Amino acid sequence: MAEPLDPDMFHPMCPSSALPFQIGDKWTGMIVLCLAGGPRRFTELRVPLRAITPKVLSQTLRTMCRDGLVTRTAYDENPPRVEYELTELGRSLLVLIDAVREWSDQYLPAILAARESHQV
Amino acid sequence: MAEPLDPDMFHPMCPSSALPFQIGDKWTGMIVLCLAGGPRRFTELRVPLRAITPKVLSQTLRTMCRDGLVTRTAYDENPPRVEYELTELGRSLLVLIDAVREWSDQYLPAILAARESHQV
DNA sequence: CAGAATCCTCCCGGATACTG
DNA sequence: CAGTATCCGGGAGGATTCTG
Repeated sequence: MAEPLDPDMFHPMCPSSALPFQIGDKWTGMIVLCLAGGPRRFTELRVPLRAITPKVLSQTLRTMCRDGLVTRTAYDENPPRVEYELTELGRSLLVLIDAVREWSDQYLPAILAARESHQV
Repeated sequence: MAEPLDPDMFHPMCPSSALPFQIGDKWTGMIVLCLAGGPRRFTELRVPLRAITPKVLSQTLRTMCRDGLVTRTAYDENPPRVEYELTELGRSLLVLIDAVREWSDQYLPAILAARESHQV
């Protein structure tokens, strides 16, 4: 799992914010997707998640640890290296994320259209 | 669809708030479930949704209207009668809600256990 | 009955700066 | 590199009161 994450894996113009679904907090779903291919380091995650600040990333990861969605492994090296990896529980979210994706392929356009054609 | 909604259909002790999923805003998912059996009136919805204030309920319903999830029908009677009903789009959410429920049957206990056994 | 009008509070998430 | 420490603003949502 050495290939770097695509910096553009989350397109800023993606209307996913219109989705009537949310996975955990604001960033949790994207982090799960980032970790889908294997363990990643803190800074690796910051690449596709451009807008996230270190505070919020570490915060979110800690919550995910607490809930048993990811594990944190710190290697005693210099410079320090820490890896985050999905647990079995965390991986189980991927199925649901896929379901949401399928739903959005089918219906998200309808939501956007409804908003468009809505008389204020 | 005349049977009244079960006032306890949402148990206050249900740990669903620990779920890493949310359907729309805080109340959207529950409203969808309330409307699953057919159209309902404003006050009918307030029964199972005890804690919701009229402002927030009407706000949420308006958003759901705007997004094409529900329709609002006002009958010109006295006293006034208004009915909310799921659209086809809204009904499509039920599938996903079911998926989330299945997931939570399987995995929610694991999240709760992880939280329990977490060293602060 | 079905809301609208106000006011208010909490807290999530961001900005910025610093450190072992 | 992998975070922590502060400070801060906005917006969701609740409390309360009033109305066609």
